[in-house]
Amino acid sequence: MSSQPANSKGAATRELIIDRAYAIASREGLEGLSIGDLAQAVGMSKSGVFAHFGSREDLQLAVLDEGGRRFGEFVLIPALRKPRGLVRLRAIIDGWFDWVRENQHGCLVMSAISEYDSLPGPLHDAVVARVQRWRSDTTRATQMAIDSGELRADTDPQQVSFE
Amino acid sequence: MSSQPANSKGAATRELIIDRAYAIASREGLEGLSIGDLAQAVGMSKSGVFAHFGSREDLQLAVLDEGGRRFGEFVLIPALRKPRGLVRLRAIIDGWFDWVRENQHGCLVMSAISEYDSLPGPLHDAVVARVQRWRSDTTRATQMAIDSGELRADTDPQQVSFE
DNA sequence: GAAAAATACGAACGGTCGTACTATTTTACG
DNA sequence: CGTAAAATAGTACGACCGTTCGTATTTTTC
Repeated sequence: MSSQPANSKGAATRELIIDRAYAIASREGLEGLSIGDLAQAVGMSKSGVFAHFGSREDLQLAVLDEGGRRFGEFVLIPALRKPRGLVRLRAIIDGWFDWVRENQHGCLVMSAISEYDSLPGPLHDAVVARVQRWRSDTTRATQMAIDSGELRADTDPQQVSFE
Repeated sequence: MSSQPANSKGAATRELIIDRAYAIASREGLEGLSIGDLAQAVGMSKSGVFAHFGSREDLQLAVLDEGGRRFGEFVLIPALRKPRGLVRLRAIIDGWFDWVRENQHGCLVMSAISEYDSLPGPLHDAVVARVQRWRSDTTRATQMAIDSGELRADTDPQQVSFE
């Protein structure tokens, strides 16, 4: 209950780095995230930060992942604790609104959508995958609400994209 | 009928530069437009291109202007030849759709909107001004259609932003 | 045609960027 | 403890960026 499991320092500072990186990327966008600035923000050397990821692209992917993780933690997890059906769907929608209100600098993932919309590469793919997962989640929740008879046979994607 | 009015060469190459710059910025965005690439595209030296604008920012502003000019020439001017009222409003809307269909790489001005949305500076201001002008034009056209009784008292901004 | 002005070039500057390589320090573990 | 491994620092490189400057060349004007 005391000794950390073999590796502690590395993972810890990596989390710290990603945390600061997330803050920067939320303001400047993933493309505006530079290793030099990030290193200064965490109080490390450029190379020290760099060593944790191996490339800027991997860093960006990690930050994007963190963005998706936080979003899921903030919106999805709470909603999954609600009973399935319209209640849960509403929780998702409300959580979504709260989320975009919370981060007045804009949602990192949403910014990434337009950033990599017409820019092929691993980042683009990762963003698309994340959006699709989010879309399938909301679709499933909506389907549940329809199955339970709480919703007419409305088309789901329209609802989601509308909001 | 032969001698150009005092200055010919300068203005001509400047137009050529802006033309190429517009093509590049339509693909890469105004922020992705670099003087080096542009110089190579027109077959000039970096400094030669630079001299025409004095700064990268002025170049970007000039390209943005060109984008607005082409848009107006393509959409607005033809519509103004139609009789005022619903016919003209329709011409504007159709022209708008044709415009975004024509440039499959995306409208430069629209891209600029998101590029400089949260990035203060002269570019941001110029983009906002251009959007407002476009908005007032459509508002005026809509008002004419209302005045002539061809349209109910619908609210204009909603229509525009919806499309 | 000569003088003047506009235009274009080429090299260089200072800066930032991502990345590679090598040392040094810090951690973990027997 | 001591020692191997992991983590971090330091330094340097090459590429690109916008910009400046001195100079050569072309165009305009008289």
